[in-house]
Amino acid sequence: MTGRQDESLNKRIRTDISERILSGAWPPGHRIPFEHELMAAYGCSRMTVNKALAPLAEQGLIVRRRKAGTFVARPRIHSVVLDIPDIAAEVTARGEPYGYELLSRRVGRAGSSEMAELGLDAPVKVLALRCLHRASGRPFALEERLINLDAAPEAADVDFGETPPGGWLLGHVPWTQAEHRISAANPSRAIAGALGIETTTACLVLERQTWRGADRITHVRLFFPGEAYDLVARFAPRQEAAG
Amino acid sequence: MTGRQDESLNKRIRTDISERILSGAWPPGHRIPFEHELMAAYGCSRMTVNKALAPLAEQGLIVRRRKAGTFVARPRIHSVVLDIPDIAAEVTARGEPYGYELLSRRVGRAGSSEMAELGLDAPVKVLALRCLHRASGRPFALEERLINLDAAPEAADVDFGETPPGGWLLGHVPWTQAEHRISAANPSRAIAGALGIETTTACLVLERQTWRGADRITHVRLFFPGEAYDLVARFAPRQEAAG
DNA sequence: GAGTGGTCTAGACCACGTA
DNA sequence: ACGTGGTCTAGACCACTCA
Repeated sequence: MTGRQDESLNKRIRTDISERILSGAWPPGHRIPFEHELMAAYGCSRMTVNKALAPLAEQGLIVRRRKAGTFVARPRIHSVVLDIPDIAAEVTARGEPYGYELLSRRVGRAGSSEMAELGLDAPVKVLALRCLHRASGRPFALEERLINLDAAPEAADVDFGETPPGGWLLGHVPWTQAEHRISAANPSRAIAGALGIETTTACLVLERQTWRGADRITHVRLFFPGEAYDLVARFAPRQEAAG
Repeated sequence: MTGRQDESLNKRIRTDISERILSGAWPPGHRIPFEHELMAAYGCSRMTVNKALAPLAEQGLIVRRRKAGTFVARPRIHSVVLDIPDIAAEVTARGEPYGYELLSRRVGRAGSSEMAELGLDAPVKVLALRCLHRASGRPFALEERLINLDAAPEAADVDFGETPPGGWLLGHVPWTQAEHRISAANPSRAIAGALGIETTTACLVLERQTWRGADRITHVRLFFPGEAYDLVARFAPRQEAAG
């Protein structure tokens, strides 16, 4: 079924099986060969078969029941994996020249709306940036970013005139957790002006809040004008936890 | 560090390590104990340690290099897991009464734009539905759905006047693959009318294409008005495939 | 060369669910 | 009672890579 040689055996068993499931050859509910049958088929030990099947069960692609056997899971739409690329990488991947421009920069105590965005109780020192990302010269995304300088003081010394803050932060400030929020909104007058669109043009809004432990590091809100941008999600087989 | 007893040992090792990484105790770049050190620490065989570490490496949470050792990966934002709930469940989860209404229903050969949406070459018989989902009586989402009747002929006999097609399809037509596309758009005049909004109001648009094997089953496009709806994604540690 | 991870074996015992 | 998966052991050989 496959001609791969450079792959480990347990991975080959795994891909063989998941290919059969994803292609529909083995429909939901179909019984997968027993471990001892796979041992014989691939001429390997039971441990190797198990190392192939365990991750599939954890993914939720298959369901294993003692005595009964192993079955193709019944997929449900619950969650998908969404790729959220780095803007510069995304633009260059499209074959367009990437451009970056810092529109404004301000250091100060967080105002009440900024405190709300960073989820803070007490006003802390923040760096507030507004930047424009371009593709082939045309505005591609507007970025509004807050950086908590109590959590990431090094950021105060960086000139973000040429370096997009997202890339710098990823490289310099470790983070442990993030949350994304995706919505649609009409841009404010200022944002519309920067993007060269009307306030009636729908924008995709991507918000991201990033933590290191309990500290909020940064909050970013990206406006993508109109239908110029899509987020594409591939199918994720994860469902309920498998027994 | 943990008191779990009912968990398998390899899983306990795994969660111990990922907890230390996610909590920040082991920062990116930190060297994780060698396999033989973990064997000694947990009093187990190397295979068990390996079974704990291999999935972490596959996730991209750690990076393993021969001779050098195992290290905490430098996280990059690349992909997140997005929950895309069933609309009826989502509305009721918010504590609002859910309402459903079928606006139009048509059976026929696919037109050229419908063929493009379903990704078809030849015109097939399709069922085209337009439905409105309500929360507390107010329009919550407009659904435009195409069902390929060649692939799912049972759908032709269903009265979708009371049953939302999404739920029916999930329960009756197995699928193997799906793709989502998320964008923002201004609604057409017809859609704006059905949702009771202006054509200038930004909408979040969620498109989903579903396959069974090579057959396209259904295409759905959901319009959520304005900022009434968010998609929230939790952090997913998956990054590049680890060598 | 020496130490690391990558992979595999041929057993073993146990838990569980069906019969 | 029996057959399945769940887990683990104590080795083994290899490939890679750093010193």
